Amino acid sequence: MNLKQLSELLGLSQTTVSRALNGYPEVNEATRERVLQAVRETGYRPNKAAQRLATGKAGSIGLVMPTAPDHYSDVHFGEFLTGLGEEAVRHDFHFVIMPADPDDEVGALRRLAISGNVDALFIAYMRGHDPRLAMLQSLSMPFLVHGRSFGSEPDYPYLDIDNEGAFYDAAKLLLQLGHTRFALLNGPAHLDFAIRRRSGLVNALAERGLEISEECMSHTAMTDEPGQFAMERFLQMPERPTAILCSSTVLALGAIRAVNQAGLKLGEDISLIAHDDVLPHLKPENFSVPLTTTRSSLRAAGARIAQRLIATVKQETPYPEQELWKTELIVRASTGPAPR
Amino acid sequence: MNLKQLSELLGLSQTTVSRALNGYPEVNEATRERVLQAVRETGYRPNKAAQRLATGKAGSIGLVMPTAPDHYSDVHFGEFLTGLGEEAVRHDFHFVIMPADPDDEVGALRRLAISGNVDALFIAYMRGHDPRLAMLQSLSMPFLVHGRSFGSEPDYPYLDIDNEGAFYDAAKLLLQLGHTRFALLNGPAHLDFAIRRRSGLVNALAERGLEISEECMSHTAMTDEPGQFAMERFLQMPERPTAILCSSTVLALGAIRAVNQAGLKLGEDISLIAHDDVLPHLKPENFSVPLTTTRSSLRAAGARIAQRLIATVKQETPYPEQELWKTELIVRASTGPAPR
DNA sequence: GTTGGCTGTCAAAGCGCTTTGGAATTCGTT
DNA sequence: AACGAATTCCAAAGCGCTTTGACAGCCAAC
Repeated sequence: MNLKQLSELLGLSQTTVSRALNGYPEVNEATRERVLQAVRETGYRPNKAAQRLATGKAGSIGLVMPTAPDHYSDVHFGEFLTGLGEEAVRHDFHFVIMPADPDDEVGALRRLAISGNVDALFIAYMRGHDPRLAMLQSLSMPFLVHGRSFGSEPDYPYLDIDNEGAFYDAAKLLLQLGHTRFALLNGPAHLDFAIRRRSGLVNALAERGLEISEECMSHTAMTDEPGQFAMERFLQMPERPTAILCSSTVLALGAIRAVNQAGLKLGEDISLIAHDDVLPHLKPENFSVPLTTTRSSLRAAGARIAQRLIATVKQETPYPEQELWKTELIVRASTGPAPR
Repeated sequence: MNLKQLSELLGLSQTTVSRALNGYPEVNEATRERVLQAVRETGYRPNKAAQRLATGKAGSIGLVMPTAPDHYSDVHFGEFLTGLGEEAVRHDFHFVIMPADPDDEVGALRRLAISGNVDALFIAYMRGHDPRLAMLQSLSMPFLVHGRSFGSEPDYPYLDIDNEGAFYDAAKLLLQLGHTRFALLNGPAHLDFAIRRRSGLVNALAERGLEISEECMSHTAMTDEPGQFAMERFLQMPERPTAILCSSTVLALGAIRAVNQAGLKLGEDISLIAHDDVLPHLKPENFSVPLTTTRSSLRAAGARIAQRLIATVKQETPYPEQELWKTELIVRASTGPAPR
């Protein structure tokens, strides 16, 4: 069943049917309803290839998926993708994903762009001075960045959360509770969000004239085990930290295991605040001691990015080019006054 | 630059240029060379949408990516995708990936198929009696399965490795070395490969009149930490096993940590054979005690699947519909005679 | 009663490629 | 010299959609 057949069936021209389907105003509501009804009955679906040829839009957004072990392959990325995906499906868009070795991300990105299979690009896991930005800007294809690139002028469209603010606020809370010995369980050191979170913590401490030493900051993959190991190390220090900031609830999972194994009490001996990406299988309120968190839904970010990117492709009213989401600080039981 | 312009530039018809480009025989070699030269100079690239409309082929293969935490989000899947991707790029194909909640895989698969964006589908992580098979067979779209579905008639195109044979052989080797107490570190129990590997081990033992108890078999996500935990449990058993079969080098990583921490010597107190998916960052020969492994490259499997799928779409000489790859048993230092 | 502006519809022209069905040229055979 | 077969090329017809430009029909306004 194609447009021609459908229009013959209805005794209308292809033009009218097409317009009825695409929401153009110059078609009688009664006619439109008749068309829609026929579509329902016949199960007509417009041919994507023809649409694509006629409009010049592929109806898809592209992304390069680095296949490094500690990189994309974590829960966080999956969660984010789900958000992107749900929103894309809603608009009848799809993804084209190009898996690539991490050392050839730029090349993969370029190939994806010139392949003609995508209308727009999306990139994530920004690093400081990320080389992909220059490349993207030279490409004359819409793109959107999740995160930012520390050190570059932010003259590109992005969606980011206020990582620095989040960790600054979290540190402030712990300072108010009287803590002075801090530790940080962070993500990979080269990633932008890790840099900013660290800096948020460092700044908050500096305001009180405090410092944090390198040994008290770990930069690891965002899974539970490295969290546990790092925490074990912290706990063995002569002056062990009492206040822990943690870049993910997944890291926290490991960290808390270490705390328990050391026979310490979370919220009493050790206070911990984790950043909560709102992973469905890991809710901070379900921890044996509910976790104080800074919260921002990763899935929502994915959905929003899809939304903006799709709107850009469709040339609809442009969304703000740059968005910075505040995080929520939610106090639960894992934080308490500093032990004396 | 489009075909029309290019052909005018060359003083040829569009037909001839198109044929020269697509390798048709009825064009003079000299002419073809002239065309190719012009393509190089002008940087002409055929418009994908037009090609797609004219041929009816989208030039893409689709796959559903479940975004469950312990499922696809592991290194193995990334490695496999890289293989798929490399091969696809070589043929100028691309992927369309639909992220989906694991409870809606079948629906997502159907939506992907009717979206008209893909020519063929690929599915992995087969389970016993996998519901996706029936769905795919009703779809009249080419598909290929990585693995098999235990319990269903294998009347569908697949590529699988001989999981049962691999673990049978591995167990045999350990039996010959005099081991009698076995343990298995396996992947998730519902996945086909895990079922078969287990059965390979069980069969080899049965031939010697040996049995393995449930406590000696762990089924976990394929990451290092569950490997370590399971191994720790094994080592605390009163009659602790001396021969370990392990479904992945990643699991082995954790297991060996447990062995070391218990002060035991790999290859002496404990013999271990792991299945090696040839992950580039985790080579069995680089373990402090080089690992005896059953080997089969996951990346190669990905590439082969892409190759077959693409050939099917292009209607080239059909590859064999079903392939079962043997694994290589490679003996290194992690296996030794049973301690007495 | 003519003009002008809306409404709702249509025919036809692309979009850029592949492919069919010749046609022109060359070559080997009789 | 003549003829059929290769060889090499071409014009034109799709593929199924969107979009342009035009045109009836209708009503209100002058």
